[in-house]
Amino acid sequence: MKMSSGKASSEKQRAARLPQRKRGRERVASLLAAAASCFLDKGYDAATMTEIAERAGASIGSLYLFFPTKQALARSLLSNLADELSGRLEAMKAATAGRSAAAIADALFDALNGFIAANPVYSLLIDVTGDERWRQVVRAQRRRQIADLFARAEPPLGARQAQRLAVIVPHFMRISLLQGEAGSPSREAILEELRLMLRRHLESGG
Amino acid sequence: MKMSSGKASSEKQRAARLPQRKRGRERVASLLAAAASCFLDKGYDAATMTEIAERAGASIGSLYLFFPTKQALARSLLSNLADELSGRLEAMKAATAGRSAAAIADALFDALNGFIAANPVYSLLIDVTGDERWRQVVRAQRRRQIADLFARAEPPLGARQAQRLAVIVPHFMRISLLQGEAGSPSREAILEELRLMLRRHLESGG
Amino acid sequence: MKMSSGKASSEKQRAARLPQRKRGRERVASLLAAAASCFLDKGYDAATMTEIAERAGASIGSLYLFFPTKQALARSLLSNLADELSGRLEAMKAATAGRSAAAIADALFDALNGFIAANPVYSLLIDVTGDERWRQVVRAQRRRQIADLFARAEPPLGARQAQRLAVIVPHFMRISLLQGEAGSPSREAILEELRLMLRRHLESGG
Amino acid sequence: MKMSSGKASSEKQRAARLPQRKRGRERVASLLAAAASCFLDKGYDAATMTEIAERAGASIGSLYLFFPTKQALARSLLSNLADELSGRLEAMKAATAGRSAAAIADALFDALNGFIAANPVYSLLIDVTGDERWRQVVRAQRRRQIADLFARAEPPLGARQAQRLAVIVPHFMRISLLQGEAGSPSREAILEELRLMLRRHLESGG
DNA sequence: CATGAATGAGTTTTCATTCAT
DNA sequence: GATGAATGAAAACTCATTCAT
Repeated sequence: MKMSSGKASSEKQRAARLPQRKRGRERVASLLAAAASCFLDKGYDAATMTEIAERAGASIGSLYLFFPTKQALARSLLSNLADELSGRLEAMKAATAGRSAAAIADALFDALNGFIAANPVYSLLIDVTGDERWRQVVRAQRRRQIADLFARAEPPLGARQAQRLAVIVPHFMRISLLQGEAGSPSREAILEELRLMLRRHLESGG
Repeated sequence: MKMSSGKASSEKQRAARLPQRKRGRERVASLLAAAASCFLDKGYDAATMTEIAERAGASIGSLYLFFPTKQALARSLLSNLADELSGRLEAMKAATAGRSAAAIADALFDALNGFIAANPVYSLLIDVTGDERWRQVVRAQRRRQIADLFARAEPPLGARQAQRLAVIVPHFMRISLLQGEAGSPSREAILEELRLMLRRHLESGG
Repeated sequence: MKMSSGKASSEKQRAARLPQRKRGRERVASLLAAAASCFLDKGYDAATMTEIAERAGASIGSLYLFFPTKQALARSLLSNLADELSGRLEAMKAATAGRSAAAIADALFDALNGFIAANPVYSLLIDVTGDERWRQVVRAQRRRQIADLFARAEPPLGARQAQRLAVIVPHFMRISLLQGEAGSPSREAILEELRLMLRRHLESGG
Repeated sequence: MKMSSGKASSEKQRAARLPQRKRGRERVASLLAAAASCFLDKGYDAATMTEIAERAGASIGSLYLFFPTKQALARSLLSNLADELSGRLEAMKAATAGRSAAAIADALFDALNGFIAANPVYSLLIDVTGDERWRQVVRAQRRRQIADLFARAEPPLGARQAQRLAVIVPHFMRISLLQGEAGSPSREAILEELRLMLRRHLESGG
C-alpha cells in the first residue's frame, strides 16, 4: 500500500526501539543515514525498505528490528532533524532578542538555509511526502519557535504578523526543492532577492 | 517501482488515443476529472488507476484505452491545465503592458490565485509529484510567459529580475498546498502579506 | 506485451538473488523444476508465473524473490541445462579425439538424445521460445563445443564442415519436438534414419 | 488468455465468413497479409489483434467481422498457405513420378525452400506456435502428400521409408528458422550439405 | 540481536472479444 | 458492412511486513 501524503489513520504505535549497546546505536545511525539518502534519491514512496537496508549494509530484518514500519522510520528521521533545527533556533533566541525584525529575519535565513543545505531530506519529509499528520505536528512546532523569535523583536511585531512570518520564511526555503532547472535563475539569486524583499518589508513596518 | 518524483526516463510510447466519437470525448473528460480528484485526495502515488476508473464510472480497460500509462494520464491532466493557464497569462499581456511592475504582480497574484483555487490539482502536479521531466518543461514555459509579462513593465525591469520574479510569484502560490493547519494563520492572510511584500519590493525599485 | 520469440531488449537488471540458506536452495530447485514442467506443458508464453509458483508449492512472492522476471527464470533454467550439457560434451572430448567423424557423430547422437530425453524443456527453451538473444548465446556456445569435437576427428574434417555439423546434428534432435502425431513414424525410427544418413555421409567423405 | 501451443479444446466453431463483394475480398487479403507480417515480426502470442487491424488499415471491428477469433485468423492464414503448397506438391506428382528417390528429394528441396522463402510465416505457424491441433492436421496432410511423391519413385521405396522422408525433408527446412546468427555457417551452406547428405543416403539405397 | 526466506494483497498493464451506433 | 468505444479477466510484478532459524 502506498500512502504518500495519505491521510491514513489507525497506525501501529509501537515506537522505534532504542538500542542499548554501542553497536546498536551505530546501526541505527547508519540506517537513518541510508533512509535519508534513499528518500532523497527516490522520494518517499519509491524508496523501499529493502533498498534502505541494503544501503546501510544491514538486512531487512535488522531494519525492522529498530523501526517497526516505514512510517516510523521516516518519523524518526524527521524527528531527529527537527530536533536539531529546534536546538539551533533555540540558540538563536538569546542572540536575536531585542534586535530588529529585519535582523532576525536575516539570521533566520542563514540558519534555515544552512540547515537545509546540510540536510536536504528535511525539506522532503516536512513539506512534501510521508506522514501528513506527523508533518503538521513538526511544522507547528517550528512555527511556534520562529514566531517566538520574531515576537522578541524590537520594535515589537504584532503576534499575528510573527505567526505569518513563521509560515513565510520557511516557505521561502522550499524554493530549494526546484533542482537546477536549465534556464532558470540560480537558487542563490532567488534566495537573495527574497531576503532583500523580506528585509525591506520588515523595515517598512511589516 | 513506484516513482513519485522518480528520475526515470525510458517511456512507453503508445500515444494516448484521442477519442473520435462524442461518447469517447465525454469519457476522456470524466476520466480526467476523476484523476484530478483522486490525485488531489490521495496524492499521485497513492492514487490508483483502478480507483480513478471507478470514480469515472468506467472500467479499467476504458481508462487504459485513452491513457496508456498513469504517467500519461497525469501528463494529459497537467497539459490541459497548463494550457488553460497559459491562455489566461497570454490574455494578460495586452492588459498589463506598460503598467508598473507592482501592478503587474498584483494582477498576476489574482490570476494565479484564482486559477489554483479552481484547479488545485495543478499545484500538485506541477510542483510536487509525478513526472519530474515533464514538470520541468511545463514550469519552464510558465516561467517564460511570466517573465515576458514583467519584461513589458514601465518603468522597465531588468531581464534578470523578470526571470527571478517568474520563479518567485508562482512559488508564493505554492503556499496554498499547506492545507488548513490548526493554529496557523489562514492562507488568505499569508497571501495578502506576500502580496504586500512584493508590491513594496517592486515599488522600492526591485 | 507478451514476447515469445520477441526481439525486445532493454531489461530489468536486478539480478536473481542467490539463496544463502539451505531452505532457499531447496526452494530455488523446486521452482526451477516447476518452471520446467510448466513450460513444457503449456509453452513459454502460456505458462504463468502464478502457476509455476503454485506447482512449486510456493507463493508468487517467493518466486519473484529468486527470479526477478519470467525471462530471468527461463534463462536460469536454460543456463543450468546448458551447463550440464556442456559438461557432458566436454567429457566427450577425450573419449572421441582421434576417432572417425562418423563415430563421433554417433556418440554425439547418443549424448544429445539422452540429454534431451531427460530434459525435454531444453529443446523448448533453446530452440523455440523465450529470450531470443539469450538463446543465440547458448546455441553459439554449443556450436563451438560440437565443432571442436568434430575438429579432432581422424582423418580430419575441414573447419567449415565441422561448423556445419555443429548446426546440423543438434537440429536433427529438434525433431523430438513433434510429439506423437498419429500416423507419423515414431521419433525413434526417424532418429535412426537420420543417424544412418549422417554416418553414410561422413563415411563418404563429408 | 495466451494459448500459444496450448492444448485448449472447446472452441468457437463459427468459421471465418467468406466475403461476397470485391471490396470484402480485398479487405480479407490485406488482413491476412497484415497478420502474416505481424506474426512474423512478433510471434503468434505477442502479435495483437489490434495491431494486425492497424497494419491492414482496418478497424478492430472489421477484423472480427471476417475472423471470429485470433485462432481462426491464424488457421485461415495457415490454411491458405498450406493449400498453395499442396497445389505445388500436387503439380510435382506428374513431373516426378518414376524418377529416382534422390531426384525427387532434390526437386522437393527446391520446392519447399522456394515456398518457405516466399512465405516464411508458414514455418512459424506450422512448426512453432499457434493452434497445436490444427498444426498437426496440416502437417499430416503435408506428410501424406510428400510420402505419396516418394512412393512413386523408381526404383520403389518402402512405404515406411517414404513416411520417414516425409517427416525428415520438411524438418530440414525448419533450419531456416535460425536467423542469421553471427559466427554460424550460412543457411544456404547448411541446406546444401543436407541436400547432399540426403541424396547420398537415397542413392545408397535409403 | 541478526538474518534472509516467505508471504500475499495490491498495483499497473494487456488484450481478445463484444456491441451500440 | 464499418467503426471504435467498452469490457474485465488475467498477467507480471512490487513491497511492506512477518517469522523461523
